[in-house]
Amino acid sequence: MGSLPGAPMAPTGGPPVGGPIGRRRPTLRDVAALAGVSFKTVSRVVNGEPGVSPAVADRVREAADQLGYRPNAAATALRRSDHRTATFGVLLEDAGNPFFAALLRGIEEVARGNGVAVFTSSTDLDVDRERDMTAAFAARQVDALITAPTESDAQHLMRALEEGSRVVLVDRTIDGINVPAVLVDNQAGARAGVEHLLSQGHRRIGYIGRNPSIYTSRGRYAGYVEALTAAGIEIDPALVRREGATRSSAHLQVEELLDLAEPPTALFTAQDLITMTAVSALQRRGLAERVALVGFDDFELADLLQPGVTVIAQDPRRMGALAAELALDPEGSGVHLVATRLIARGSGEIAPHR
Amino acid sequence: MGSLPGAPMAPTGGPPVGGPIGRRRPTLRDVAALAGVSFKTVSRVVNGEPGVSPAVADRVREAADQLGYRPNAAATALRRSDHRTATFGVLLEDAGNPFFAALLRGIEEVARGNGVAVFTSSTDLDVDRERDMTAAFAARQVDALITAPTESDAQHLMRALEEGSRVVLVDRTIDGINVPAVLVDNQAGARAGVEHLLSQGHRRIGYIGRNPSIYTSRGRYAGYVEALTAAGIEIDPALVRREGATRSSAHLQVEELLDLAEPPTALFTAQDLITMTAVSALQRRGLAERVALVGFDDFELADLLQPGVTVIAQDPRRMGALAAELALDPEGSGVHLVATRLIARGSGEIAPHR
DNA sequence: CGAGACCTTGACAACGTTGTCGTGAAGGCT
DNA sequence: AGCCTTCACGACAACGTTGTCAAGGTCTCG
Repeated sequence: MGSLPGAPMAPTGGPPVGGPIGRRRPTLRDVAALAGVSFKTVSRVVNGEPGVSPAVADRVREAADQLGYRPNAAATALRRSDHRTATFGVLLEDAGNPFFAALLRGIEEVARGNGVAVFTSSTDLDVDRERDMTAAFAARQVDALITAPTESDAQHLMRALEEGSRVVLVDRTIDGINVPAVLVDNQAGARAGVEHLLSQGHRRIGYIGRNPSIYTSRGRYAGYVEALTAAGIEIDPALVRREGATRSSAHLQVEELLDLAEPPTALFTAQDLITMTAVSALQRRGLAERVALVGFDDFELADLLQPGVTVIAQDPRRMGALAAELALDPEGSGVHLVATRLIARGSGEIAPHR
Repeated sequence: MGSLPGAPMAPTGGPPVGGPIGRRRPTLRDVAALAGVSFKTVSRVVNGEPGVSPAVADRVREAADQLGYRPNAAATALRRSDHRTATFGVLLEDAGNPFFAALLRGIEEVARGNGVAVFTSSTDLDVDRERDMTAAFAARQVDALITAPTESDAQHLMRALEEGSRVVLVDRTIDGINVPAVLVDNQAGARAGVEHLLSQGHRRIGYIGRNPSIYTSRGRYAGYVEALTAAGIEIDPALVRREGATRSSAHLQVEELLDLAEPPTALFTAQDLITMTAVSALQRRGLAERVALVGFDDFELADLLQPGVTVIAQDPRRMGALAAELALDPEGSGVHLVATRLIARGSGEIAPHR
């Protein structure tokens, strides 16, 4: 990377630059002086409070426009009795993961529509980071904290609640705290996926998921167990891998399953990144058309792979929007479930091979 | 989606939820009272200012811990002479697009390391939204606004500058404003991609890009033109499509190019989503192995498609990190270029077919 | 032993806003 | 006409913090 210092950019049409650092932001008092009223009257006009004659209000608005007045958010937050800041904090595992990215967009959209600004941060499952950012958001007095919590404990969330922020859980929940949540029925979704494989005649179905400490992982594994049990198939521990946290380790798990003396004829992968990794491993072995695969989470290009990848799709954008609505509504409460749906694209419809 | 109002969440070990609104947050004065000092002394301890005896400082810290004191960010922002809020605003086209998502993560990472919280918003190229969010961030006195600006004009950014926020441009720049920027040499990158196709013997190379109003689109198209011109090939307007903004329209453009009497033997697609769409269209026609393809932007799974997709890769995470560093450094300035690199995966190495 | 320097601490204003209350004028009613 | 209400507006405190300054104590040094 090179650094081309101070490229002389044309000051094309730039306004009369008085000097970037300089002009103090106009305040209520400045507007008041220009309009010839008290600053409290300006405050009333700006906030649309009653008790100002139309003539004066017009004069004030004109003065405000002329000076380019904008309320100081910090002062407002400090003074307001309800402590509203029109700000949300969003704390997810990884804004780079498409699932969470879409979820964030859902939140953003609803927030923007309501004049709310959104703080974001990714935790990468790091508990300390989660705590730090929760604290940072709470210190900034967010109206609501929307979070996909790691297990850890609810302490920091309780604290945020005490300090006046609403808390809304999304994607994951946690014991010991009673707040609104937007979840997916992971168990039902996973069960549907595994049942889909069973219905193709598969009996040896491998499971690759993330660490059981993650809420969603537990539900999805439970769905796997439930489906097999209902079909009268005993769980073979050799076929179950629950540590596919990172890509490289997921890759390893797939390899190990395929290397078994009696390898699975189908795989159920419990998260998007794991599914992608599984596709990669299967392709490398030339088994993509022989070993069936169903993954939890839909992802971009799943339909363009050979074969297309059958998935249990969630609707993260909707989940985010719903969470934001719950965050906005002081009466919002309860657990809201967003449905999953199976999208068959080929990989899940491969018959058992030996 | 169903809404299960009070799904009986286990109140496992939940503390006596007295009600979200309750305990007032402790202030400097509360800590001072407990420690038996003046609130100014507490302020000094909290901010690590000198002039407090170790004994007193310890006592204060103890009291602060006991009460769980946390500074009120609004009051600090209001009072500080430098107006620092330890807050950035990030305004990108779409946090759901993997390129911008990665860029955001790069920003987040550096910001978090410096105790800075990050506001995010997506514009979807909507100029009004861009202006609104710039205003919203400026009103919250962000220390810096990191943005990938649409063309519109620099007015709102000038305004943000005047109000004391630093402005850093990323991915795109704009005339009429002199601020630090992190960019990519789009022209050189695109030229390298097209030259790669030329070196395979292609002479009819289609171009599908976004609207020229987008900064990156102009540079990439210029690179295409430059490469062809240097090879002594005249630009055939029939092979150039510069309106592939949305997926559906991009799909259409690809179809149209392939339907030409003399269709291109290779395609250069100027953005990740367009590339994905092109892959989809080519696959549908069974031409994925016959028509060469090079795309700008790397993306997930590009290596698992058949054939793998050859791309000009950027490093968005690094771009974000760099932008955040520029935002942090009051002396930061200049245009910083981040290199692109060609990743050959197969699709770009297909020889011309007729 | 006294003067000056330094160190620790506290009092108080100020940041820009909202909330509360007071005041004077206008208007309605008997 | 006189009284009470309503209306429009202003004065001022308060939010929780930082910046400035002054007060008092201790230490150093001649």
